[in-house]
Amino acid sequence: MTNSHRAKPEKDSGRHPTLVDIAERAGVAPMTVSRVVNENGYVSEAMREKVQRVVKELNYHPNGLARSLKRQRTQVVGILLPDIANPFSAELVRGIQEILLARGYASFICTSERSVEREQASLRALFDHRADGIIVATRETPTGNEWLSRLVERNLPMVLVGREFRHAQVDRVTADHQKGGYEATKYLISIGHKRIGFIGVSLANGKGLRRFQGYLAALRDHKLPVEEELMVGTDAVSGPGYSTQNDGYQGMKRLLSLRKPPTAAFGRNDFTAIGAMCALHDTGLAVPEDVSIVGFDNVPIAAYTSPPLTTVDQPTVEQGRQAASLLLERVEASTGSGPRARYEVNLNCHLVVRQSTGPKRPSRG
Amino acid sequence: MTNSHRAKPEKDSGRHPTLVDIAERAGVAPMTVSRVVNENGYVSEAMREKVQRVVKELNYHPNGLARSLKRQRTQVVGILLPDIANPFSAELVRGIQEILLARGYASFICTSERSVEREQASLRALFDHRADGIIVATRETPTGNEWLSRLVERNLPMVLVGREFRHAQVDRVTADHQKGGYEATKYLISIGHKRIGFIGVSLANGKGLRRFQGYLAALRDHKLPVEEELMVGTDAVSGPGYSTQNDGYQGMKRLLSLRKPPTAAFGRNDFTAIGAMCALHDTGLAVPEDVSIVGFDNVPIAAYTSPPLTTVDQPTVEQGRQAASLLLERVEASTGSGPRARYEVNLNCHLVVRQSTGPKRPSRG
DNA sequence: CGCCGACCTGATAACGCTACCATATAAACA
DNA sequence: TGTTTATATGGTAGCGTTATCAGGTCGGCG
Repeated sequence: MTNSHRAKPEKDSGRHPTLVDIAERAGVAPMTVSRVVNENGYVSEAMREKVQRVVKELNYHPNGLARSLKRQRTQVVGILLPDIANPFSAELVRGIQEILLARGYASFICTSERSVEREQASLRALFDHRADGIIVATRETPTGNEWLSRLVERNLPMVLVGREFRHAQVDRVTADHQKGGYEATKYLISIGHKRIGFIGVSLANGKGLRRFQGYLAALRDHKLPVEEELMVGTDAVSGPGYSTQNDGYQGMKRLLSLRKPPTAAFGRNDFTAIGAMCALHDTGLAVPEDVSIVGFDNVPIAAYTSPPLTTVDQPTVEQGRQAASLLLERVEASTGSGPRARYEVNLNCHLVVRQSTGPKRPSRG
Repeated sequence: MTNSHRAKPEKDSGRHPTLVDIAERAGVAPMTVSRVVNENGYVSEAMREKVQRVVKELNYHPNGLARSLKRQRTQVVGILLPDIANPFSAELVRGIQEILLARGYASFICTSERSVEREQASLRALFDHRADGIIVATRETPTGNEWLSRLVERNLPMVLVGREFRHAQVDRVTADHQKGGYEATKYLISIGHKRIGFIGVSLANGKGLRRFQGYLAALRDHKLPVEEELMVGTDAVSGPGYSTQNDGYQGMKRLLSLRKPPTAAFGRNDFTAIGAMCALHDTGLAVPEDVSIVGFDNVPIAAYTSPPLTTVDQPTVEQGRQAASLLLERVEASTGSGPRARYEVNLNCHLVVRQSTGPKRPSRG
């Protein structure tokens, strides 16, 4: 009476063994196996060993899907980044993961590639797979914000990094770009510059860029004129991620073509600044003797450009740590009490003076 | 007789609505809702509309965990990267996602941060959450390979990028670094260089680095001596991700301190090359008049260094596309026939000549 | 001796979804 | 009329876990 046309395979290798497989093989109840695997509840020493041997033998790993479905949490945190090439992203992730790993959470990274559709798709994927929370570091867009609202209403714990979005249930971590921009500009002024360009933004679309606001504030505070022709930048929001050497190159060229070019220029970020230096070299001008250049972010190569770049350092890893900590607070609070207070963390930037800045060469006027 | 102390809430906002919630509210069976949501099976127009209205109303999204558990696939592909800062990683991901998105797969990225433990943790996370397949682009390690083997034995479809690991069930995509290294070196020789350094590796530990092997082969083919003192590099495998400007800087300094320094140097990657150029500028030497420099990878900034860097371009996005396509083939074949043939894709690199290379300035000997 | 509490194990019922089978109606064909 | 086919809906049974309860044994204590 061998009624099983598909006999129990001796070694069903390839098919994932389940709790039940282990239980049968060890001659115990599934529940007991569960207790051994999760190390909770009472299990006698003998039983524990017996089960553990079988677990090893079949190389059993619990099915995370089933576990998460039952437990109603995945121990997974989603990270949404604008792109990946960015050194900023890398350091942020390093900080985030430092905390998450220590607390037993895995993290899945998604990118938006600066596309609204991709951002949506990523949020969807993270939400649908029931990430316990998400850290969002993409740049602000109206539709993006709308999506975030919906997720928050679904009680998805969320922390934002460097991005504006006011919501009672969403924490925010950022660096004080405004102050950083202010300090850098103040420094340029202090060493004698009076015409200072800004590359990578324009008066029109720069409202949201805090480092640019800092630049403007410094000009005003020091009674320098805010001249629109000194602020250059393609308005194209698209482009290849961390925008960009080419922006910097073109922008500098434009500044140099002015009737009265600036003696110093502030790049929206280090890559812009590097592009600007390249344009200067191409034109036969020296940095900093002819034009001083300042960047922002202090990416690793900034110390190795020719000349090494003066820039504003932001504590990126620390932003990651803080974001992760706040998120886990929210995640772990969400099983329990009511709404938690909203946190807003604003870390300090500081100027790193290298050799791309100096007083204007006196001559040639 | 209100026996429900926790009455059915009118608007259970915050709690995720389920299929059953929708079904009840719409007055139909859960199965029907499922059919509407997944757009399969027969559903009358009237019913479809009724259900869809409720779906919108409650803002229903299927629980991916439950769905995946039942369907036995997640529509998620894992991507394991060595680190994130790397422009290579960024472009690879771009290529991968281009394919995956079009085929309805989401992708979750994990990083190893060059740590074996983190690599394991990431693989575990992806496996436990039952990714349908993974693309692995981390560098080879013995323990890493062992882990990969185990996953392959569990029938997890896998494709490797630029990494050595022979297994009948694992495809591999790479660029021909060997040939790229060969071409670049040949070019340096063709413009008159006879002493060419290599920065970022040593004869001892360079066995696995194909671009370095290409360099060696070119030297031999052109009857140039292979001098160990010309190959410099810290053996430290650790370090901050894409290694590194500092390696390049230190390496070049070392080469310059030789009794007879090279007239050209090949950087293991563009960042190494950039570091080397920085060292030359610091020393008051000109590129390429005193020393020519070649990099590898053609990262975006390579076109904007001073001078712009001659380097070897590898088709990174295309590697991503190919890897994703091969992986999906495997994933979709795994529901069905037996083992599939193994593919190995080896794409061409090509030399990009910019201004960091040229004949040695005749003088000064 | 009876009862309590600590210890140990197992059965049962979900978690939210969908594959599969069963049923039902209506139209289409012989 | 009976049989098939396309259309339309519902019921049932899991996917692989774990929370919860229910039942054991055993020693200790009144």
